[in-house]
Amino acid sequence: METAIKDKARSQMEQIERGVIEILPRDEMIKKLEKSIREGQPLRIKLGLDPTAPDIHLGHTVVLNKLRQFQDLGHEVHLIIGDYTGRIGDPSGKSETRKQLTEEEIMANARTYQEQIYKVLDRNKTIMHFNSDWLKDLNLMDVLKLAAKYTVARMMERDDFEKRYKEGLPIGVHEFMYPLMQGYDSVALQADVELGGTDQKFNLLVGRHLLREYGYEPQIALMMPILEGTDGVQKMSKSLGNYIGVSDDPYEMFGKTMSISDSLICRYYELLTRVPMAEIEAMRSQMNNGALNPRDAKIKLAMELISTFHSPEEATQAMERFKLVYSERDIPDDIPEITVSEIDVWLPKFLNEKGLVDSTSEGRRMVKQGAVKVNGDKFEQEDIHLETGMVIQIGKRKFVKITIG
RNA sequence: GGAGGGAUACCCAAGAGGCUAAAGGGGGCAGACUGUAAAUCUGUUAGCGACGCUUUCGAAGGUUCGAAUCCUUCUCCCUCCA
Repeated sequence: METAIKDKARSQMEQIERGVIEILPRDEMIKKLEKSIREGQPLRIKLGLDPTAPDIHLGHTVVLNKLRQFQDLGHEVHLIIGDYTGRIGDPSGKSETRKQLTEEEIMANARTYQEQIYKVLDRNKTIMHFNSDWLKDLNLMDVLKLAAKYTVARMMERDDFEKRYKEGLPIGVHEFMYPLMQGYDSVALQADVELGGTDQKFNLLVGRHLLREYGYEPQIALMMPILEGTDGVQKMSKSLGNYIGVSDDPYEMFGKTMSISDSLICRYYELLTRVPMAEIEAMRSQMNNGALNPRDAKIKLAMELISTFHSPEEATQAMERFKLVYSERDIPDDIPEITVSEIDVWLPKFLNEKGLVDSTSEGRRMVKQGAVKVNGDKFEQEDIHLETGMVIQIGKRKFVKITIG
């Protein structure tokens, strides 16, 4: 009996450890799993969401995938929308103080969040909370008691606080409260495990500390890596423009996936798909010895992702279109059409007016650099005589079909 | 409360009266190449029907033939002292 439990726990642990950076402390995690199996009680897995970014991208889904795995193993997922804490803004990894959000912004973001999250999570096995539910009722005395459970010196251990302090960047006193409030969420939920990116390590451990302080069993901190963006260097983020959004249309998603660095392929498989590790390792060695073209591994990856966030049918369509445009260098058949009344136009201005370039200066640059093609042939003059059915291509990706009307 | 330091384009970062639409790096875009929007190399990266004009170095004024650079006021940030 007891060995069966241990085996089961070990097998769960093996799956849980896929892609994780660190589980603190690891043996306590195993004990919790064993206890959960023995008593038939699911573990309470917590994830806090900061409702600042309305659009989530694949970087966010690394953690969501891990949650999904917990769900598949029969555990209970608790999502906390940080509507209250969102008004402070998590200082983690930030070089400057975040702006505080209004209540309306937060609620709107939270709604968008939920729609996107269930593309990964099982809606029926997910419990949603708003942390204002318990935080708004705390009075000043409660807050002071909470604050007394941690020291300034320990707060300053956190590397981003320390860095900001050293570099002379501002730290608001209220920002010290963020980890405490997040930790208090764990107390309110009596979480068994809290997930987060590596940038959350400090916050997760504060939660662990607070649970103990309030007389509960401390939570386990499970850290997932921060996903690199399509450039392969910097972390995926919307502001850096190196992201793949879960709401990107299938073709966009396909293209962006094809543009990731080769070195990232296996990592994306590991963190973003449910493809078994053994299969991923096989692909890795095949790519190393040249048996597998990295391009094909990327195509499969793109298909996996689009199937998850859209549908398998749309994945196939996107792939076919991509092959047509890039591999066969053909012109796609679903080009946006524009109707024009003037026939002889100055191309830079025309492209600008149709929103294909940002300025006439850029339009001239494109022409000069040989980026403009008309019906598949390079076009290097600035004046153009338009005709119905004419296809103008700017760069690799932008196409437009002309109709005179 | 006092004394110093800082703010430059998408980001980082040089420049300290004209040669500066502003070095360099990153990122973006484009071209060549191919295995793809990968890697590499090269070019380009304020606007304007354009070898000229207009706007741009935290904001507003001023000095000067000429200001990112000098002066005044203001805003924001930091450091040290109390």
